[in-house]
Amino acid sequence: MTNKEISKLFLEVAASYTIKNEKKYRFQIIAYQKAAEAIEGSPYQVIDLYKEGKLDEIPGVGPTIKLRLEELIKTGRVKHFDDVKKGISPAVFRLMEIPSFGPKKAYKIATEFNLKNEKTALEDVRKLAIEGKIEKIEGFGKKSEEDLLTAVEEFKKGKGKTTKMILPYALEIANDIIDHLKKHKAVLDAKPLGSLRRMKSMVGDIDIAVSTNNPKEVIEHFTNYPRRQRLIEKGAITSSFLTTGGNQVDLMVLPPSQFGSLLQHFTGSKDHNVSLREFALGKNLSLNEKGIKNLKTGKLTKYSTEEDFYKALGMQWIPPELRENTGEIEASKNNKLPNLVEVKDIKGDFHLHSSFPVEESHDPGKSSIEELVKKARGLNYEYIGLSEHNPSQSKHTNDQIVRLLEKRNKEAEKVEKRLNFKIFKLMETDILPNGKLALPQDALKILDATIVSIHSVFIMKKEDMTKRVIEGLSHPKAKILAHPSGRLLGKRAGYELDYDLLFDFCKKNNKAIEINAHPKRLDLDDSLVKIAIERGVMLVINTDSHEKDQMDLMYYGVAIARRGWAEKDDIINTMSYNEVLDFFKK
DNA sequence: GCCGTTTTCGGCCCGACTGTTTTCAGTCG
Repeated sequence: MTNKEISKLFLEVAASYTIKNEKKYRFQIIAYQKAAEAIEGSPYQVIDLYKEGKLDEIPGVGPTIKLRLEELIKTGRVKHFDDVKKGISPAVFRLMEIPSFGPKKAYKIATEFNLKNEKTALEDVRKLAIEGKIEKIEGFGKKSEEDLLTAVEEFKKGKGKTTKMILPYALEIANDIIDHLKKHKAVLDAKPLGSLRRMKSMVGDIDIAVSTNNPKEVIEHFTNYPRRQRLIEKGAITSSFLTTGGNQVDLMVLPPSQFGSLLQHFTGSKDHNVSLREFALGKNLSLNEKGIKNLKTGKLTKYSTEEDFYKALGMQWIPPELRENTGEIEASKNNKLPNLVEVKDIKGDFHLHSSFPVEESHDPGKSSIEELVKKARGLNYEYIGLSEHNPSQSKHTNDQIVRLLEKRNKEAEKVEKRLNFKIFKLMETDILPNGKLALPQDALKILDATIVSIHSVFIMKKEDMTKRVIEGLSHPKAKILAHPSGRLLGKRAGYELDYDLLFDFCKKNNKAIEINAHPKRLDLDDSLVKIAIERGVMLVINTDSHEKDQMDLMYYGVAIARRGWAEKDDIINTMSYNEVLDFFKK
C-alpha cells in the first residue's frame, strides 16, 4: 500500500467518525486527519518505516495508530476501520472528492437515494439534480441543487480539490490578478500568499491579500477580473472565484493597520498556524488575521507588519519557506532559525547544456558556450560548468567520443580566455542499468568532473536502483548526482531510492546531490533536502538549462533549498572557483 | 487519538461565508 492510499484510508476513517458522531469523536477525527497529512507528505514510504521499526517517527502517529498501521500492512485491512466505516457506502467517499461536498452532505445524499456504487456515484448525483430530486431533501433547496450540479460538472472536467499546478504557472496567474487589483486606487498593497509564498513545488489555490481602507470596492473590483469564470463567494472581507482556466483564487482584504496579521494568517501553512496559535494560547493570547487578542483583557492589538506580529509573541520573524511546522516555531523562539541561502549567494551553475555538437543521444542545448558565459556574467556568476549529455555510445567508438570531448574542451578554453571567465569541463553522464558510466575511461580522464544521472530503464526495484546509482557515483570523477528521483511534477512519480543509503554514501565519499531548479522537476524534493542537510550531505543547485534564459530558473531551486533549511555552506555553488576545484578533487 | 518549556492528564486554532434557517450547520482554508 502506498502512502497516498493509506492517507486516503485515514481520511475516510475521519469522515466516517464525522458522520457517526462528530462531537463524540472530535479529537479522533483531528488525529486521523493529522496522521493522514503527515503520511502523505512523508518522504519515506510507510511500508519501509514499518520494516525498520520507525512507524512512530511519523508525526501524529502514536501507539494506537501505529497498531492500526501494523495490522494494515500485515493483513491488508484493519478490523477497527471496518467497524467505523460500517453502514457508510463507498459512494460517500467518492462524492466527498467534489469541492463543496463534505462528509455530511455526501452521506445524506448517498443514504437518501441509496447510492451504493462508487463508480457511478457522480453520474447518479448529477441525474438526481437534473431531475430536481435533491431540492426536496431536508436542508437542501433550489439554490443548493443548482450549486451541486455545477460542482459535479466542474469536478468531472478535472477541476477537483487536488488539481495542482507548478510554481511558475501559479506565479503568472497571481501576478496577472495582482496587476488587475493594483489598477484600483483603493488597493494600497497586494501580495500572493499561501503555498505560493511558501514556494511549495506544487500549488493548489492562489491566495492573495490586499491592504485597503475600502474593502467593499476592492472586493467588487476583484470579482470584475476579466479572466474570472464562476464566482464562488463574495463577502465583506473575503471573496473567491475560479479563473477561466479552472484555478481557484482566494482573496482577503483588511486595512493597512492589520496587514501584518493578515500576511501571517494567509501565508499558512495550516499546521504552522495551528501550532503557533496553540503556543500563543499558553500565553493567554489568541491569534487571528485581525491581530492578537489578550484573553484576560479582551483587547485586540493590531500589527501592520509581520515582523511585529512574530515579535509580539517573543519570536524571530520566520521566512515563509519554513512555515510548515517542522521545527521552525521552536527554532524561532530560541533564536536558532537557519540563515537561509539566497539567490545572491550563488556563484555558478554546473548543469548547462551548450549547443556545442558532442553528438549526444538526446536533448542537445540551444545556446552556444559563449552565450551561456555572457548570461552567467549577467547573473554575477564567477564560473559555469558545461554538462552536455554524453555522446551516444551506439553511434561512436571510444576514440571518437574522446575526440568529441577534446574538441568541446578546446572550445571552452577559447571562450574562457576570450571572455576571461572560468568554465568547468564537465559532462552529464548516464548511469547505465548495470551502474557503469556511459563514457569511456579516457574521456572521463579529461574532465574536471562529471554529473551523473539516470535517463533510461526507470523501472527497477528500489534496492537495485539504489545500487545502480551508488555504483555510478563511485567513479572518482563522478561528483554530482543530478535530478536524483527522475520525477516530473504532476506527470511522473520518478523511481524509488533508498535515500538513507544514498546520503550515507555521499557524505562519506564527498559526492554532492543536485537540487534541480527546473520547476517541472524541483528534484531533490524539499523534504529530502532537509534530511540530507541534517546528515551533512553537500548539495548543489543547478538549472539544467538547455537554453541560456533557463538559467534564470535558479530562483526556484534556491527556494527549494530554503524550504529544506539550507544555508550557504550547504551548497557547493556558493563556493569560490578554487574551493569548487578542491571539492572536485577530493 | 496525540502530546508535553504549564502538563504523562487534560488539554486540543480560529474565523469567513453560504444556504436554509429563524439561530445554525456545513464547508473551507
